[in-house]
Amino acid sequence: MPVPERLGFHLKRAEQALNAAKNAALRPAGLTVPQYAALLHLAQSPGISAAALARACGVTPPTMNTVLKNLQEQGLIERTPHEWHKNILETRLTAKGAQVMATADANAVRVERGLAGAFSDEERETLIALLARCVEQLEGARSA
Amino acid sequence: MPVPERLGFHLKRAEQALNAAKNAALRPAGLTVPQYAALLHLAQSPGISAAALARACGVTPPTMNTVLKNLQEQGLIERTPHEWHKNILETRLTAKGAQVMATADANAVRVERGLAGAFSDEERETLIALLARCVEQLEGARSA
DNA sequence: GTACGATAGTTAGAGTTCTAATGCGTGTCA
DNA sequence: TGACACGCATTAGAACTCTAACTATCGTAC
Repeated sequence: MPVPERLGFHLKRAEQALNAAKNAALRPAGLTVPQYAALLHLAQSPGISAAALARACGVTPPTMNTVLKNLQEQGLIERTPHEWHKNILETRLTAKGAQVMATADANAVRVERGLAGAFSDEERETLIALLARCVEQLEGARSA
Repeated sequence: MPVPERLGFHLKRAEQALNAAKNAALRPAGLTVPQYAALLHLAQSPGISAAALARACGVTPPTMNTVLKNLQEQGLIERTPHEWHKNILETRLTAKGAQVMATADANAVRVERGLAGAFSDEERETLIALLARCVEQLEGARSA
């Protein structure tokens, strides 16, 4: 099967280009793409557990653990024990984390807007629908 | 900007699902996705240099170096000095490598066919065109 | 009241990926 | 012929990612 006929090839290329662009946009803020993703979900759901955050970001718990460890070393987040459920660590942005997040988000949104600007509303919806179909098929085949 | 409106989110999800599916398909052969990608291009261009292989796979030379090192340790490839250009190492599949590649490719193609089967010819072309537009926009903005 | 299942968190190990920097070899150009 | 630019290969360091395995805690079911 020739490479250019493989949908996976094109999907991978697009995701790599996106990653490269986001990485460049986030570098000034000192964040990596996964770090930014974690902070983004964290800003919208303060106090979320690491496992829930991992699910939201689509990674495994050990992966999120590494990301959070790096963020904590930079002083961007803090993790405190849950009030009564002692096995849960509540994760929250620090003031510094919220500030870094704000500037990083501005740059990330700029990339997203630039990308979105390359399509009409209809094309954008089509692309999202087709990508959703990819996910559906791939995850369906996984369990079958 | 809400997460579900971000094209990047959907792109990432689709690529993750693809990667998970391919990884599961390649596990029986003992290969990772990048290793398979390298072997695939290597099978089509025997004797290619590591740098050229890196470009074909869309990764940096040090990354390809790591992948090749692992493949070499498994005895799937061999690297010999170039005939007259002494700073180039020609990379080739070993017999064992070609055999592993054959079985792995069968599984990988099965995933690709399954994914392709979720779309009509027209949809497939639309998806590829839209993804190409993503790459174009993202790489264009990068240099601007 | 105890045992079990589900969930959260973590550690260990292997692999991929990047940037930055270095050394080597070839070819070109003055 | 000598200097410089270019490309290949490699090393070092940091970060992300996975699977596998383990521990701890809570809630429930017997």
